[in-house]
Amino acid sequence: MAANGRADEVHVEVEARLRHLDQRYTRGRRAIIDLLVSAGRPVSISDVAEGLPDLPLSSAYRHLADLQIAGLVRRVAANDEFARFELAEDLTEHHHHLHCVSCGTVIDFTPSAAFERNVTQTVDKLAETEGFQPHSHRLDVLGLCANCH
Amino acid sequence: MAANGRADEVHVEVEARLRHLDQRYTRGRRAIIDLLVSAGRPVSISDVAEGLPDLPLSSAYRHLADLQIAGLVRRVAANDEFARFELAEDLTEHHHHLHCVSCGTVIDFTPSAAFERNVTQTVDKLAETEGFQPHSHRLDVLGLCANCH
DNA sequence: CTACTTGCAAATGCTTTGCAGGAGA
DNA sequence: TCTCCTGCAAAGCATTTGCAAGTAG
Repeated sequence: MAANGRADEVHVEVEARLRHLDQRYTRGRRAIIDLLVSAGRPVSISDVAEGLPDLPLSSAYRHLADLQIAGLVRRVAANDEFARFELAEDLTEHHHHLHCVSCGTVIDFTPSAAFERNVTQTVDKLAETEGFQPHSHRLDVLGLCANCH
Repeated sequence: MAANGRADEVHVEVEARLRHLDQRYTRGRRAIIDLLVSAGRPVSISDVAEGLPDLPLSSAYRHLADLQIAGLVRRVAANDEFARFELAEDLTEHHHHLHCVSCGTVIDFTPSAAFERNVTQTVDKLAETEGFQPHSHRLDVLGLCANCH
């Protein structure tokens, strides 16, 4: 199954990057990464608690913080006030999010390259007129997911 | 100055909408709305505390919550974990945000109508293929503001 | 062995709420 | 004068951290 292949590649990359920071790729960290890979969308802390019931919450928070610092995980601002996390785009691909305003679920989606080009161009141009130096962008679509309508 | 004219219109609208919910447009609520109008960009709770030092924080939170329920104020998910608030788009116009990753400031910007049309079309189409019913979208640009580079 | 990790429990800090007094209409 | 609003202090709750024991290399 493709997901396993993907997970393996990710593990290799994560381990290398942690090593570079004199950090170890331990069981707990690996479990978090596995969860993020298999979820394929941003997960909340309660998703982690549910998926990894033996991992103490404090460790989950610490792992996620460490992985963020290492640039391997990204915090996603959802519409509710709960933190969500996903693999950094280096480990996946550029994508955006659909946020269900009813149940809070966040789903990944990847628009066409042409659309992305248009967004990037517009962003670069507009941002320059504001004296703003853009690094990246994110597009969130709010609405109701398939389960909620 | 245009801002005063705007503020007046906004006050009238806010008062009417609160009335409709049997709520009063009191000094504290008015102060919050004034702050949001004059800021012209999303403000954090600490911005409120700074701008309205005599307003107790609990009242600020309560006013913002009430105004949100009334559909007059919108909570903005920033990149940091601090809640920010802005006037709802009914009271302003559709726009997006530039987020400074260095100082956290959020700046409004309005892209061209053509661009918006493209975004809306793409969002509608893509979202449908996911069984997702889109209501609205937001585009955040991350980077460095003029003060931070 | 030495440095990084982890668990637990306690602490932190933003946000919310109960309640009694205050104010708008 | 009835209902909504406000302040204060206390509570809630997601998240963080100190510290001592565990473990990778």
